[in-house]
Amino acid sequence: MTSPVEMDIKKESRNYLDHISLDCVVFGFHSNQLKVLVLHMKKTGEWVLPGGFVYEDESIEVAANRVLKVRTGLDQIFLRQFNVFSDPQRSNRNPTVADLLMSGQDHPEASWFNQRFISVGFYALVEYSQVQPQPDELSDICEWVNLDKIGKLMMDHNAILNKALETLRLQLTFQPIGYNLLPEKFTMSELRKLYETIFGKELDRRNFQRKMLAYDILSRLDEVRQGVAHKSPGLYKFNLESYQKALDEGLNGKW
Amino acid sequence: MTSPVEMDIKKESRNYLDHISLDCVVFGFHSNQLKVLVLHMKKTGEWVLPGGFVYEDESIEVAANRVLKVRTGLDQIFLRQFNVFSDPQRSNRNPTVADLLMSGQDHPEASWFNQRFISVGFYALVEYSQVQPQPDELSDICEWVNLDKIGKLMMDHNAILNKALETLRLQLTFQPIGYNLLPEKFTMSELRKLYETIFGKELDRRNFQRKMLAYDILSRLDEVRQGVAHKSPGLYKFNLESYQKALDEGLNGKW
DNA sequence: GCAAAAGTGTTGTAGCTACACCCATGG
DNA sequence: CCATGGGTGTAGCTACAACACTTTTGC
Repeated sequence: MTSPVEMDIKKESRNYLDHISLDCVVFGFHSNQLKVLVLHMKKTGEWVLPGGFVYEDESIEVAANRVLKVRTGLDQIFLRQFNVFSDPQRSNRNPTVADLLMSGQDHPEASWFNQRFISVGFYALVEYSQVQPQPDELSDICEWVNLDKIGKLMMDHNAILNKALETLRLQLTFQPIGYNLLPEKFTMSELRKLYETIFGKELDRRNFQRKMLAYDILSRLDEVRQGVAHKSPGLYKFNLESYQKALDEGLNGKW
Repeated sequence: MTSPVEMDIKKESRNYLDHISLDCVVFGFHSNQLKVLVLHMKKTGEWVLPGGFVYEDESIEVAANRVLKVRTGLDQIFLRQFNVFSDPQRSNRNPTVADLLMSGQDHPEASWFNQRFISVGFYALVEYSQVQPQPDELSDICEWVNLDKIGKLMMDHNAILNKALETLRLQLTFQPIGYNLLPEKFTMSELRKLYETIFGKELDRRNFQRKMLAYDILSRLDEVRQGVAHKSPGLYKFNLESYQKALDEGLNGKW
């Protein structure tokens, strides 16, 4: 399940839709590591993906953006829905959702959380350094965790994470990725390390550079990274126009 | 929205979940045409995609399979969810859903249909000749319509159809398609015509054959199609084992 | 025999892999 | 001056598009 942004549902003038939640796999990249944003629940000590519910007057995309704005401080995040998780048993475990979230079963909202939720999975790509992780009322920690250090998550959140990662890898083979994960200016090595991390394997330094440049989505700047050991690498930025075009039309596979 | 399989919701021992529906874009292939299964509503004369609702104790995939079993007579259909449609205004039009579905506003279930629905879009690939289209209580026609003959559909169903088609085309570039759309035995021309129809452009007859055979998902049979003009074409069938492998691992784009 | 479709062969090219090689920089 | 990473060049291979050519069948 999800960590609601506001707990006082009934006091809000806007109501949440029953049965529908969303969960976000927020990817960031730092020191050559792919990281995921997770929350640590106060009461049970379980780790969960950031998530939330949908107001009666908003689309699920707007809801996901709203949730992530609170959790990261960022607006207009790169967000893609990738799967709906609807196993009837997914929110039906011991301890129950309400047990985990509420301070006691006598809490008036406990039964609301005990309903069955169908969750729409989103993945988000964000620039690590721009994010200010914010826990909510139910959690004491909101932080980046290395992908390979993620342990057992609440409910089916491990399955959600795995499916997001699978989708991200698939996207990477026919769409550009990087604009949302890297700072504005970056070296070719940094971009390559990102690709290597997502794919989980090494790529040839020289061929990667040529292939990437051939896509024609990068602009080489008249700057180099200073203060680094060895030869100063050139800096690049994405050419937003052709980057967007590549997103829309795909990179290879033309038939 | 959707055409419910049963109308007497409250009389059922199983209840539908509020706010959640599903819509299916069912693709078939016949006489070199891509076709879509649509229903014609008795009361308003509008055309709609087959759809339904989710029981409290089933996953959305099971619900979609159940709906299509009633509509086509087929079970275990190739079914993929591709997008969630959640615009708050999508079920909020004139005439309203309840107007269209119920015989009058005084009908006891009218208000249930008037709630906001978030719809999970599925696309299905089926073998045309195996399908027995079945209308429901609210529709007088359930039939195949050529993709290029589809007119205005109810609500946002045209958008759902377009997104399904877009997804299908994308899938086609890196996954095999055909097993679910063609009869067991088929000629290379028939398979090529299917690809040409989905892509909406002609493909080189000779290169297509080589490329397809190189994928190693076809078995050439010791049979030819008889009674056809000109040279008898050889028949093929899919090699299910490698076909499934290609589905899982993808065909090209390796990095 | 001839038109039309099936089936196989060939050639040029683009893109990729796998390297070798040189360059720039910090220690 | 040397270790390390940055940048460019190139040979060989593979995949594929764009064809020519041959084979088979119905009329």
